[in-house]
Amino acid sequence: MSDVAQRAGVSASTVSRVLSNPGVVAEATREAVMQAVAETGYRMNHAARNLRKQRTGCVVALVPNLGNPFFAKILDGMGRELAGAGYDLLVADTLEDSGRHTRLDRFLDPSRADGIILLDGLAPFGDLAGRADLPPVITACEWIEGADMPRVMLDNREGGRLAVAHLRDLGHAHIGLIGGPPGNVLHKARRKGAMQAAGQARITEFPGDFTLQSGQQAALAWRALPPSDRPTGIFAFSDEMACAFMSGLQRAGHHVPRDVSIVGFDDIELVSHLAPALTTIRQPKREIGRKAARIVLDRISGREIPAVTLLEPRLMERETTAPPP
Amino acid sequence: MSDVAQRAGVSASTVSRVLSNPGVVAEATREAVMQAVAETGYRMNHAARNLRKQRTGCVVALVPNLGNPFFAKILDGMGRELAGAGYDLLVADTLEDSGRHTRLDRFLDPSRADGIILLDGLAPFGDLAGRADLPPVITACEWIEGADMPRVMLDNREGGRLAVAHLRDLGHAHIGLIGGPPGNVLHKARRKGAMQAAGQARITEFPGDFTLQSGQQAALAWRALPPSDRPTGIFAFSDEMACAFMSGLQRAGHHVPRDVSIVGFDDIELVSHLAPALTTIRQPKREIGRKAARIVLDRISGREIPAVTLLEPRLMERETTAPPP
DNA sequence: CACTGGTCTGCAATCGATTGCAAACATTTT
DNA sequence: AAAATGTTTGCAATCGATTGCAGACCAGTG
Repeated sequence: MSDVAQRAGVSASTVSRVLSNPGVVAEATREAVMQAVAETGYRMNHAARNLRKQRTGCVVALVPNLGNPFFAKILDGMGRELAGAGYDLLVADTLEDSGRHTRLDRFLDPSRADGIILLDGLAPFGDLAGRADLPPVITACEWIEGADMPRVMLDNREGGRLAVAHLRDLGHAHIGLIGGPPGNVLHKARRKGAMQAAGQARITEFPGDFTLQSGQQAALAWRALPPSDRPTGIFAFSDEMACAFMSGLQRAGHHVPRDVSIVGFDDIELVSHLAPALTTIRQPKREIGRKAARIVLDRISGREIPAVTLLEPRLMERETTAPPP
Repeated sequence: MSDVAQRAGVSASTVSRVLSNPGVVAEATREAVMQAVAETGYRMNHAARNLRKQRTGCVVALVPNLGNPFFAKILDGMGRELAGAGYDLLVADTLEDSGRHTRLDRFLDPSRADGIILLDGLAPFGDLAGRADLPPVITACEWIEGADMPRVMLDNREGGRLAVAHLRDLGHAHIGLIGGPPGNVLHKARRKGAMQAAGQARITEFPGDFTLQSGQQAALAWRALPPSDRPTGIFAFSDEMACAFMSGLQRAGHHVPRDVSIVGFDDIELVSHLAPALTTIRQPKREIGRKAARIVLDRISGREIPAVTLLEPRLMERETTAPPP
């Protein structure tokens, strides 16, 4: 910077002002500086600016599983929104290969990130509500019950309701649920909506954990039931489970949706290109990412933000649902 | 830090040394400092350290499409490797919503990142080979032809060869290729391998761009051919295209693999849970990410690194391939 | 001409760590 | 006992930008 200053015949202070607050500098000076900047190819040093300004220009997203396509889309939305505001997106996995949580306090540090977006409802973050020495933390998609943190997520209850209401409307009187891990907040919310919409219908629950494997398990469990006890309409709490469940049945000779109807959750891109295309509850993933980013940015700049931001789910009616046999 | 120093009755220099180079400090002093650190809950300021050390502790990954599950898995591997070495992973999309490239020079800046992993073969980075004022750049998965940058990727030619050899072994004499964008390096490499393995076989090429949509298009194109001109074995250059192609045929009443055999590329997790499960060429995605990270880290610390690192593809023989009808 | 008020610019301190150098002290050798 | 060597520690400069304060300059006014 002092090179530029020398070349423009001014002090470093003035260069700094031209670059960050051009209004206060006289026209002529400003131009001289700009030219010197161009000539020297000067680029500001971020570490220095950040040190002085006590900020980092980074927002970190803590994801339980970076490899999950669902989160990938959300990160996409976040990245775009943050980039637009001049922030960088740092990502980190909250889980080790072993499945244990990593040391996350590494990121709970105002000198590492200006804000934190937590996408893992099981992260051990319950106790950091009031801590003023931390950068602002919000949760997105998932959230931590009882923790006083702003949240951005889909209206999962409504999503569950939509899915089961759809099956009920088609006439299904026995509905199967392939859920998430029992303690998971998404599981609980979706289940609540599902139960509400179920009304008089009979319900059979299959355990699950959102993964392909558990969908496959559920297919085995379904087939193990006596035919008269098999639910005719299945609501899987994730598209992956829905896919694996469907292929499990198909492979055994069952036909979807003639024999069984299936509704998924998430609407990951691929499922609309299966045969049959999966009926599912759509989460606006990019939008969730964008909104979460918007909200941390607001908090970072001290604006008031809502405690809860709910996005609307949407039923994508495709080819895996039909009236029961 | 000076608080800690005062509390421990030493100078800030000593505290610094205890924290970053404990060996040179006397046992007793070190313990006093450690205790003071614990008592005050002191945490180092990264901006300050980075400024002084002229580094950032970040590596940035530039991805053409963050939402793509394929890249998500790769980032996963990278993140783990980098975290192990104390580096943070910054991610950014190289493409705007519009599909145009973003201003990437924002990241070509030693004060922003210590290293850059480029996953977009079309990024306008051809001219930065020798520039010493930039952090080290390597390419992973894709690469830029003619640019002198270290690369890490699958042996794509061999992948193409494996796929077509498999179809040939099954007896297919007419093979269809669903390719990537014509200029794409992955397309060219895979096509070369495919051609090599094809030998005497007849080849029909369908245009594609790795997306689900183009797989669907290819299905239409295939069906538009007179039955005798339809290839019986299809090699799609991505799993997504393979999926969409397959469902396009299934929806039209064709049976896979009885009527047509299909081989994909990538082995994204979901395709092994379809009915029928997709035969495909596996890319070790996490491994690619890990290796790429390892290599930038090596370059950052000045070690010699190989110009090209090739990983081995593997044929995952599943249920979508069979002898021709 | 002196004075007021406003605009523009520079000085110097600051952000918080790291590190070369030298001083202080301890230990071993002659 | 003096000298040589080795170990620990502190001083002060440094990384590169930002910003409060005050001085310089200018125009307008009485």
